[in-house]
Formats: sequence, structure tokens, C-alpha cells
Amino acid sequence: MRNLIKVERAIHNLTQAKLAEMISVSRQTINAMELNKYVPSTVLALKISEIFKKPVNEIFFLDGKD
Amino acid sequence: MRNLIKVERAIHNLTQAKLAEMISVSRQTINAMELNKYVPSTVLALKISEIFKKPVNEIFFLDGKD
DNA sequence: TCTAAAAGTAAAAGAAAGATTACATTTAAG
DNA sequence: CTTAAATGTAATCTTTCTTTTACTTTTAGA
Repeated sequence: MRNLIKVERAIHNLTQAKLAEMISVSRQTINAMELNKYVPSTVLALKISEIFKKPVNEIFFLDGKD
Repeated sequence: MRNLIKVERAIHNLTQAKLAEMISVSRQTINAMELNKYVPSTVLALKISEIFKKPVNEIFFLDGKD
């Protein structure tokens, strides 16, 4: 899976730390997500969708490895 | 978090076992998801979204506990 | 250039997802 | 009513997410 969190963060002018705080996770979790180190839970995806006001499907995408 | 997997399964006439097979998880995983026993990964949410041809946001919803 | 904020990285530990096996209960169809 | 399919449930185990702590590297601004 890949995601556009870094892009959305740029659009909304948010640091990893600020975004992390907004969805109640650690900064490392945001960082690891952006670097595709792991797959986040659906709750996190929904919270990010809410913050960026975009559907989950426009932020997260399945790729070959899924 | 809550979800409408059971409803979508009914619409598409799929058993838990069939859906499980389609997204390569165990039947118990589908069952537990429907009963809100745990939060699935975003990859699973995207696969379910694909199968039911509906956005993740129309199948999975944040609730008070999130 | 110097500094501070931001981002990357990593190890260890805890929490939760998901598999597996197995059995009980419910539902639908004959 | 009987039977088989479907669903619910539970225990144990493995894998993966997520936190915490801490350090390094990069980037932007004074």
C-alpha cells in the first residue's frame, strides 16, 4: 500500500508532529506511515481522511504488494 | 469504529467464508470485523472497498470510541 | 553560518491484528 | 423435524502495529 500523507501535509501545512498530535499517535508513527514502513489501522486512515477532508480512497491506495 | 460489512455482504450475496477467501483472510477475521471485535488494517479496508465498489468512508465509520 | 525546527532512523517493549483449530449455535431448505 | 450451511465464539500463537526513548541528519531562517 502507498499513501499521499506527505503531500496532504504539505497542502495543509502541517508538520509530522502536529498531525501526530491531531490524531493521537506518536510522531514516529506518522513518519513510518509516510515511509511505508507499515500499514496503519483503518481508524487512523479515517482520522486522516477527516483531517484532510478527503476520502480514504484518495489518500491510501493498494499496490502490487497487496 | 463501526462498519457495514454485513449489510454489503447481504447486498452482494456473499457468505463470510466467501468474502474471507476473496480478500485472503480467515473466516474468523471477517466474523470478528463484523462484530467489531477489532479494527482491520487499511489494506483490508481498501480490499473490501474494491469488492463492494464503495468508498472506504461509506463502509467504515468512526464512532465515539475513536 | 549558526541555530532550531523538522524529519529520518533504530531498538526494545507492549498492544492489537490476524491465523489456526475446534466446537457450539443459528438459520434455511428439504 | 433433520440436516447441512452459515455464523458465533474461544484459546493459543504468530505477526505486525504503535509507543517510547534517543540519537542523527536535513532543512529553513536569522
